[in-house]
Amino acid sequence: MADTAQTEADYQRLLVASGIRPTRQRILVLEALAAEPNDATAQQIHARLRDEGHRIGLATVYRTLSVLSRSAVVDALMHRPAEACYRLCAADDHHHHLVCTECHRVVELADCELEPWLAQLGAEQGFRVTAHTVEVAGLCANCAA
Amino acid sequence: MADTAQTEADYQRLLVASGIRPTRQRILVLEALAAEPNDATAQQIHARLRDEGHRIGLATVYRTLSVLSRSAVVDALMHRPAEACYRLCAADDHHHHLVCTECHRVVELADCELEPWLAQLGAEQGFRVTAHTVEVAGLCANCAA
DNA sequence: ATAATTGCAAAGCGTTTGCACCCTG
DNA sequence: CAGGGTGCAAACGCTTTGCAATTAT
Repeated sequence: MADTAQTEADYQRLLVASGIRPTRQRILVLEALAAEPNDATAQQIHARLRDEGHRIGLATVYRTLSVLSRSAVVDALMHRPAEACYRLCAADDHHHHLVCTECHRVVELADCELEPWLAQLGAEQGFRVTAHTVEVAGLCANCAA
Repeated sequence: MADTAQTEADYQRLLVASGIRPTRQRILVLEALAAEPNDATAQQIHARLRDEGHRIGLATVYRTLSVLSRSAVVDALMHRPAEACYRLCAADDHHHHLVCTECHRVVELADCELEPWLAQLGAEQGFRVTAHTVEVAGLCANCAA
């Protein structure tokens, strides 16, 4: 909400800072993602950009999201089976998401404190824990009504 | 490991107890799942059964796994994108899994203690939390070598 | 200039579905 | 006998890829 509107130049800097070539299409995808209050699928982003009159291919959107998520510029949520959702998160550090099962509203949860616990749990099993995902689903205030 | 070998009759009882019709094919799927030390995809189960000489359709395996997971007879893991893995778990209560990224070995983690924490976290955001998934990935002792 | 990026269409992959047949209860 | 279960093949939806044209540094 306190998200100040970013300019095209801001996104360009963001990409460069992440070691990604700042092309017109990638910036378009970032802008579309920023315009999305919650998360969005590749197809939704593509449709949105097309509707706005931009000429961009679906494959480019997929490739861009792939690059962006590999560089952790965007988060990939997997609360839906067989479909990846992407989100340009406000928080920079590791965190998780709370998703409404009705309206798909997404809330970013404060930074994750599970790491030490999971590391120890893993160690007990002889594992070196390298990653974890947490997805919390529920009903938001609006939808509970 | 302490898993005593179940007989066909045991699986039949398990299905009936879960309100599922105990057909030959469903029992086959359960047996295949039990023979799998870790988790398995629908296609892997189908291949295994076919290799063992059973006549069973891929669609039946999918339908069966869908029914079984809806009734919580088997757990569906989603640590892999765009592909569901199933597992006949030893533990009956709610728990999570630790998966080796190399060999896909699966360890069931002791019962989950996150519920109260997540419920409160959700409440702070006006959410009524209804579900959560946790997937922990790491390197098992064998693969770390 | 050189190497990466893009669009389009086609292929790929896991999963679901329509339908006729078969079996269970 | 009635209703669900099953096999097969076709359909589906999301994602990836081959390739020629375009664009970025």
